[in-house]
Amino acid sequence: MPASSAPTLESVAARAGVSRATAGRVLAGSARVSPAAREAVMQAAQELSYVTNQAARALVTRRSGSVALVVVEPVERFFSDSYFPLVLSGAQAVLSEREVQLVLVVLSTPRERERFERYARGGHVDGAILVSVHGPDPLPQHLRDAGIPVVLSGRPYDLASTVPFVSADNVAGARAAVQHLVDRGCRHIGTVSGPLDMPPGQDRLEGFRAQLRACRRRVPARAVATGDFTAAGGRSATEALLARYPELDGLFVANDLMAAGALQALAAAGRSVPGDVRVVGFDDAPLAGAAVPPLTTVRQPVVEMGRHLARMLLAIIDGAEPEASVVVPTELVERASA
Amino acid sequence: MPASSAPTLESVAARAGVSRATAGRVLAGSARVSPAAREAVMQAAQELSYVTNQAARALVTRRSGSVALVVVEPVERFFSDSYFPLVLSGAQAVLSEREVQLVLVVLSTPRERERFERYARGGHVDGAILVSVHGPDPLPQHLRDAGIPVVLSGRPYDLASTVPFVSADNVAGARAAVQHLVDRGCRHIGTVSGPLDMPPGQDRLEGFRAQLRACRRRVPARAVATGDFTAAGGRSATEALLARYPELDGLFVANDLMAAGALQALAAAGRSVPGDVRVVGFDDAPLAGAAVPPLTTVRQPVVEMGRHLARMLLAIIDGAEPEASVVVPTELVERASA
DNA sequence: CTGAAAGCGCTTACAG
DNA sequence: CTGAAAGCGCTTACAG
Repeated sequence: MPASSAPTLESVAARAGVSRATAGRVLAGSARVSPAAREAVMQAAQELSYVTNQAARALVTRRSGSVALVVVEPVERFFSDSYFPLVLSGAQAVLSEREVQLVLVVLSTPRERERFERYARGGHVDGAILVSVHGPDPLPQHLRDAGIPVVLSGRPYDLASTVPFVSADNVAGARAAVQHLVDRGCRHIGTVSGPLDMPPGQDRLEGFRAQLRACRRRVPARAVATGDFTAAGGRSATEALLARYPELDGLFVANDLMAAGALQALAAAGRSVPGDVRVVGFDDAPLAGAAVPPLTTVRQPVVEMGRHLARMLLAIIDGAEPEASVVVPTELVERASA
Repeated sequence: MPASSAPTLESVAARAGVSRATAGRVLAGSARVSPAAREAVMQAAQELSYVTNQAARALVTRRSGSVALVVVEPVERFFSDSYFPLVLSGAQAVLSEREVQLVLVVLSTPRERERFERYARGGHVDGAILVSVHGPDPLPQHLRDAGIPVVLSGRPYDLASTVPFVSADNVAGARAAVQHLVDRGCRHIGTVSGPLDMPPGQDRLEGFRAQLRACRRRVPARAVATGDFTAAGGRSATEALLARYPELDGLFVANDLMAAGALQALAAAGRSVPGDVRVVGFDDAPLAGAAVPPLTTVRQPVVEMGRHLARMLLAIIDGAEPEASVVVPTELVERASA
């Protein structure tokens, strides 16, 4: 809402003694302008503190100059999981270089989803980065059908999806975590998995199984407890695991938040970490370093993933449709817990 | 970026057999329209999946329909502090009810600040909620001078500022924390304060001192260590405190992130919590419940504060200029650490 | 290199 | 209650 007295291109042109068209060309950085005209316009714009009216520009260019980062989650998850702000900061870095504004949208209710679809179709954003889409969600396809460029954070649940995505190598990360426990001499390795309707939950569990198999270890059914990526869920899953698999001496927890809960459960059960049970988390969230003991975990380069997502989206917006998905490597971060 | 074939008000009007003006009135919910016309327009809009072009609307109404939540922080702080997402979710709740879109903006560099000022002056947002402004920052005043409605999260550093704000009662919260330690029998109470260039840091320290004074306790200089609101800072401040004030048996830490660091330092020093040292944090951040032991802390109703901020901003945008600032009460949450 | 002019899609007095 | 028309501020062929 510029003050009603906000300078227009017209007033800049008048002050510079040129036409509106010429003033517009200068401000758009067009080459076909004489140095004298350029000079005059720049100075006039400066003197008037001119900024271009975005609505007017958008009306003719059909570009809003902003893209949405859409988080499909209850707000509680949004703020308890460090993943989101990290993706955001990576995307933000790339977008702000291109003078594209990032709009964060949290979609918790069906009503909010509808509103967002309208918002996007109304031309408010030029594209969307979708984060944390659960199960077989139609949102990505809806947006695409409306002609809105979309990229996904994390591989899509629907394997037939053609929406480009950026994902960490969750399988390899889980394998590295398990191998670390094996290398440390753990004989009875269990896991607290993530929700099995989410690709990261699925993939990390698959990596867990695959690596134990590669080590010629059996995976008893009772060695696997399902969690929900929250601290409370990690705690209760770990309690269940300890009850039915008391010989447990190595634990892979599918994210750090659940691992924090696991540490509580182990402390409550009188098991020392890493003395009695070694624990490896996943994410390298901020709380990993702050935990007691500090968590050994699998780092996924979330900020970098955010950068990738932004670059992919900008490319698609610029018309380079067939952008390839990318899977980025993870890295084991050793701390005290394993 | 609607597909170029996106339906316009014109096409809806044609299909409904009325003028563009009438179609516009129906869609704007105006009362002065015949039921028959209303019916026809609604149906046409439905059939064409019409959504209004925001740029066109904004150009004439001079309203963008969105407001910014501006976080003035390095991105690291943004994602390590749970305060921001909580404010955001509260604000989001209010705004989405009013069909106003929230745009999150993180300002880490001078360049980004400039860009944002241009963005706001360009009419992209109708107002701004400013969070975590440090020291004597001119940004709020700049925006105001440009005619952009602004509200502040947290009381302004500059006491002469007239920008309306919403703040927790940090002084009272700190006093309650100290009183709790006193009630639990602590004799030697220290504190890890926040940065003293930030109002919450200042106010919580003031509350600490005030309450001990009210209890007729002396506050030796060595009982106060200054932190920076990070876990690492909390840890090293606590180490320093233990070194110079070994009789410490009660500790008030000015936020939960630092309290997590304090727990690490105490564990490393072989001090049990709450056996040897009782610890009270501030914020009731998600990690408070996940800590070992779970943290007793002072809850500030951040989500509610976010709601307040959004309501105040909307009121100002709607022309109700002289909106009063509000200070909301805090609440002690007892867990295991004290 | 430059200007006159059309047009983006909406809202809103102004008549009737 | 309804329509014709002006106008929001910009961009962009089209001439020159």
